Parts: sequence; C-alpha cells; structure tokens
Amino acid sequence: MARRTKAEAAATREALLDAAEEMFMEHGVARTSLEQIARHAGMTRGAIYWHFKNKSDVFHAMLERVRMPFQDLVDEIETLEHDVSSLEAIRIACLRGFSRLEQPRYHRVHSILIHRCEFFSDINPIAMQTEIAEECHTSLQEHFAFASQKGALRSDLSASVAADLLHATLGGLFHEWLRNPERFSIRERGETLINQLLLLMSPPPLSTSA
Amino acid sequence: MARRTKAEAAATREALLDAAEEMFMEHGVARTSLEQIARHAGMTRGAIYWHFKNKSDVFHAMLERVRMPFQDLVDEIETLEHDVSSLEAIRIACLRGFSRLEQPRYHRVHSILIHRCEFFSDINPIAMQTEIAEECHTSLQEHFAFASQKGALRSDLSASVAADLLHATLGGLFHEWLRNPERFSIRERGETLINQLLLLMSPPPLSTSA
DNA sequence: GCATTGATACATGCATGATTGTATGTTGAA
DNA sequence: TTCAACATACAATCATGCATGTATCAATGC
Repeated sequence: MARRTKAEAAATREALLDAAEEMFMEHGVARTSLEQIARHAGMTRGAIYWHFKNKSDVFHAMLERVRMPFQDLVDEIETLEHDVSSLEAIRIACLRGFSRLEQPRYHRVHSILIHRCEFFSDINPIAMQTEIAEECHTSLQEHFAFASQKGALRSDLSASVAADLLHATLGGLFHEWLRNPERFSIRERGETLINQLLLLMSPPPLSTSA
Repeated sequence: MARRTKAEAAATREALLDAAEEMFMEHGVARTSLEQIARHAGMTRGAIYWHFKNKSDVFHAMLERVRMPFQDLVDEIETLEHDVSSLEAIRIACLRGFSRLEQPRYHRVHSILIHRCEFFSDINPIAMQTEIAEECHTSLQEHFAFASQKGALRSDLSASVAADLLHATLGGLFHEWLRNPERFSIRERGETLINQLLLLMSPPPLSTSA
C-alpha cells in the first residue's frame, strides 16, 4: 500500500508523531511501545521503522516540532517596538512564553519532557531541560545587566541576583503549572507574579527628595 | 541460606533499597530490572520477592525512607525559638530544607522522583510531587497571611501573591539544582535568593515621614 | 544437651508475555 | 518496471511472576 504522493507520506509521518505524543502523554515514554503508537495512528510498526530509526528517533522528531528559544521571544518584541524598556521587554517575553505553553502541542510535549520520560539509550531529558533553562537564564542575565546599567533596578539588588530570582520564579511556576494545568491559567498567575516581582525589583518612586 | 537473625534480614532489606536507589539513580526506574537491583546488592531476585511485592513496592518503600514535610521544619523552629518573626521562621525553614536536600539520600531520592521515573502501574510521581508542593504551599500561605497581619509585608503586596512568589522561587530553585547539583550549592544560592526576595517583600524603612 | 521439626530467608528454575530489530513480501505510482 | 511506502513474518532478547528447592535459625520435646 504505497501512499500515492510524497505529501501523503509526510502526512503519515506527522500522524505517527501525533500518535506518539498522545501515547507518550497518556502512558509515558518507557511504557509506550512502537506497536501502540503505530496502531493509534492506524498503521503498523513497519511505517514507524520506515520513517524513523527507533523510538528515541521518534522522540527527538517529536521535540523538534516545538522549539521556543526564550531569546527569540525577546528579540521579537524588541524588533516590534523599539521604545520599550528592558524590563518591559522581559515582561512581555514571559507573557508570550506563557501563551505558547497553553497551546496544546507545546503543553503536551513539555509535559512529556518533564514528567513522562526517563532517560534511555541516547535520550537525556535532563540535558534537554538544562539546555532550555540555560538559554533562558543567559538571556535574563544579559537583559537584567542592561536594565541595571540604565538604573531600572533597585540599588540594593544586583543584576545577577535579579536574573536568578526571576529565573527561579519562572521555573517554579512552569513546573507547578505542568503538574496541574487545569488548576490555574499560567497566563493569569504568571502575569500576576511577574508584574509583582518586577514591581518589587523596580526602584522606589522618588517622592520627597525631588 | 537463611540469614541467621531478624536483624540480618532487615539489613538485606535495607541493602536492597540502597541498591535500588543507586540503580534507579543511574539507569532510571523503568530501565532498571529487579535482577539488576538484586545483583547490585549481592542477592538474587528471590530476596526481592521475599521482602517486596514487586517493583512499585520497592519504589514506595524507598520513598518512605525520606519524608520531609515543610510544616515540620517550620514547627521545629517555632518551638525552638518563640520570639522569631514569622518571615524569619519561613526563612530559616527554607534554609533547613536546603541543608536536608544536600544530604546524599534525600538528594538521590528526590532526583529519582523528579527526573528518573515515569508513572507505571500504581506509581504516580506527579501526584507525589503535587502532594509535597501542596503541603509546602499551604504552609507558606498561612505564614504569609500571619506576616501580613503583623505588617511585615509591603503594603502593595498581598499575602497570597507573596506566598505564590516564594513558592515558585523555591520550586524553580529546587528543580534547577536537581538538574545540575554539582554546579552550585542550593544552600548558598538558596540563601541569597531567599534573603533578597524577603528583603524586597519587607516594608521600606520609614525614613522621612517620622 | 541434643535431635527433631517447622518456618524463615533466601536461591534457582521455568513458563509466559511483551518488545525490538530485521528480513521479506506487497502495492500503487511515476 | 522500478522504487517508494508501507505491511507482515520471524527470531531473539528480556523482564516478570511463580513454583519449587534449600539451608539455616529457633523452638520444642525428651
């Protein structure tokens, strides 16, 4: 049963990845067999072994569909609006990140990466998570350093600690939400927390001295 | 080869759990067979099936050895020193928690729970993590509410948001550290972050108005 | 005080089922 | 007709659960 066109083959590939996502999400990566994935996509294991090398290859391909570097989010904002302050750029970038996470596909894949896979053969979810976190952290460091130079931070707060603090908050919120996504909206609580934290970090309005 | 005494049997039980910890830590829960655990403890699967029902029973027994409710940490401090402020009690409780996490056994088991096990049969690591987080969050809520009533918080910061913020920060720090424990000391960075955050949350010293 | 006995604390062996990788078959399309 | 895009078949591995073997300890009887 050769699928007639190239496009159809690509479609089954996507269908297989969709099926993998759903099965991984439901039963975990280790407990999901290639047979289950194939059946859930209406295919057989033959299709999987044609498109992919093995299970970890499927896994990597699944991850490839959702890449979201934090710096990209910031860049996007800065190219859109030049006059935005550095703290405000960070703020908006966070909000955009939250919005993306609420999209089913992003949500599901991150949930799989965090909660539903152990490392096996050449899959190392910890390294992947570290890479993502690292990228975000570096970006925050730079932007807070810039903000600090501009006097946008309280004098008793170093740029480095500020970056660590926001990074930890984002990470904690992210994990908390991933555990129970139905309990609260990461957009809403995230916005509240980020607004509050950035407010606390901002220098106090100079009222009496001027 | 019946082990002579009850104590020896208990010792092999502990040895099996130690071996399970190490194997789970190294290869993940799903990829670790009972055979591997037994061999690593110098036993055979027979010993495991004597002491435990199956793998998930081993897992639960392993977790039982490291329980650390957050409220207990706070209680401990409050019974030790009555005159401590509520924010200070929270601060010290966090520091104690960090110290415990740096103990090899606590560190390892939490690392397994977070990064090295998917849910399988009757093991649900997400539910376990949620339970732990929930307990900590509730405790923080109460203590911040109390702190707020005492005027220990900035007027533009609600107790609820403050609790969420600290909780997120703790969670983020925890996960960041668990990913790469050798990169930094959770005690040191944790203390810095908590100190800074609680400082930001405290009401500003009234300088000009008095 | 010593042999007997039974239960404890494992070790060993076997049957079963599940999964994987590959080899080979098949069909539609260009 | 050939090759891409799968389906099917097969062999090999591996983990599990249980059934059974076995040696030691502890209690008991005498």
